[in-house]
Amino acid sequence: MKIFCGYTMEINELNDQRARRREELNYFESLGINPYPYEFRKTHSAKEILSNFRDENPELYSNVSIAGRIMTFRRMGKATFCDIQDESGRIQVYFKKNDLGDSYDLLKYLDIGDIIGIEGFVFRTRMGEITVHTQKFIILCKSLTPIPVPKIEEDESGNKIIHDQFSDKELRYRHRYIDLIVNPDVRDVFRKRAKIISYIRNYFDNRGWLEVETPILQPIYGGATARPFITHHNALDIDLYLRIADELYLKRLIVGGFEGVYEISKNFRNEGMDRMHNPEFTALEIYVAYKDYFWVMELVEDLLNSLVKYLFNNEIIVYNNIEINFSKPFARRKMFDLFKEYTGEDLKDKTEEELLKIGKKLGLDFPESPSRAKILDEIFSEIVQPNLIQPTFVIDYPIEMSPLAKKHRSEQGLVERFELFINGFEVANAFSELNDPRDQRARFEEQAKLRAKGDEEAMVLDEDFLYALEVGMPPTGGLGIGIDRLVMLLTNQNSIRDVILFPQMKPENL
RNA sequence: GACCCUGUAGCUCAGGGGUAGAGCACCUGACUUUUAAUCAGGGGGUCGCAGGUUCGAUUCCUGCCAGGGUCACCA
Repeated sequence: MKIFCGYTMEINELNDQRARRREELNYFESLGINPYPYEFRKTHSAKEILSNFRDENPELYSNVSIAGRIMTFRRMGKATFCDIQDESGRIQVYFKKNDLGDSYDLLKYLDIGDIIGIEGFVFRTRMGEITVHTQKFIILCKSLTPIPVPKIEEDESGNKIIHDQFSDKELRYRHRYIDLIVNPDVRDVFRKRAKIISYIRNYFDNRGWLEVETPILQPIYGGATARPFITHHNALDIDLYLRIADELYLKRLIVGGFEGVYEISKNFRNEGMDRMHNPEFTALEIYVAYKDYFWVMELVEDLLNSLVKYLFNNEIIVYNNIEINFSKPFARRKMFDLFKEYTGEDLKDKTEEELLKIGKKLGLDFPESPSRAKILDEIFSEIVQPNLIQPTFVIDYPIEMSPLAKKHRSEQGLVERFELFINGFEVANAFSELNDPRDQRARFEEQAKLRAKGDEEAMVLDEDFLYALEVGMPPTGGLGIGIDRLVMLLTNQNSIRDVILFPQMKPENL
């Protein structure tokens, strides 16, 4: 038993800071103070005050109200400083016993992490810091559990040194809200992510293309080669798949007469997780009628070039200490030319057997009886891809690797497809879309053979999609962009988990 | 799925077969312009979990769980 500011309470030896905060909360309630009130009228953000306050006319800031989370305390007896953090940043707040009277004593029962509202006037301290002098304050939310408290020091040149940074990745991902509170850089990444997505959306809308929503729950999954998540619809008593791509539905809309449709949405793939893969990820797909892949290349070039200029005021960005230049035009390289350059071999007319031999000579491992597509893919991603640092369109893929792309207009055995590589990873994938229903059926049948051979990722034949193609789809250019990877690139992040707010984690208690 | 590394206080970390350590955070006291505030004192731990070896395990061994990384798989 202990006397606590005239209010008697039990403090159990076994309890920790959380118990103490609950007692503080009870104390507030015993005084008739609601620690969880309903609203607060803010007049300014921290940033507005810090960037607009002028010493010449402080009267413009003689009556401000701000609100935010208490991040630091510097208590000095009858005066207290603390830093309040709102969405815009941090600002110092000053409390003085003379001005606040009895309510000053309530400060004792506030903690780092509590959210408070402040009314007062702005001034500059002796040390030169713009500060809100509190005339009235109100608790807006009592925080019942302590959060990490990194200390931020500024050296002479204004660089921030962070002590005791909240850095445990597991805790940061599991409790992203804490990560967001205490690591300002994390907030910036997700602000930038939102900017990127809204820029792309505006770019498309301004060209008159229609944003649509297609099914996430699909009876037949298609549009990519990947293993799906399976779920069950009880009323229909059928299995449904979470989509692995939007492609086949968006093409149906081109058949329906829309001439430009796009979707920015989550796809789901039931595969491994690593720094480049999360089971749910955000993809952009767009299809525009009467266009081919050359046109799409120019679209991608212009979209990314203008996006980078919008974000950085520059065409050159730095990722992982490497300069990446987004000025137009991007390099365009035929896939088999790249093979020749990096393997010294012309792989174009080689048989499966010859390719396998070359691949093994290059030191690569292959699964049991790989298809021609798999071998080429392996050689490409291991030998060629890591070299593609500057934005590079790789064009004209072998037909076996691309069952939804249209046959090349002049080259036997190839399709009109490109992928854009930046910093060694794929950012975009596009085709002149296959719209000949006879050819599409033949390609699906090829996929079915692979599936029969045990390739779980081979595509499934979609009769309704073929029916749509029979109705007739105009020539169409299509494009997919992995938004998460693009965001990684543009925010200089190394792991997809750092650009997804709540990345997939194993449950803690298994 | 394989291998490597990690798991100790709310956070960041040190330690090491014999009563568990630091800084910050927290509590008490001093301090009315401080800013990594300062000064004095104090509390706080299932050392990831389970088993084994041992007189004794947080430390050594085995298994498991979680995370990070590399690879495999994969756009």
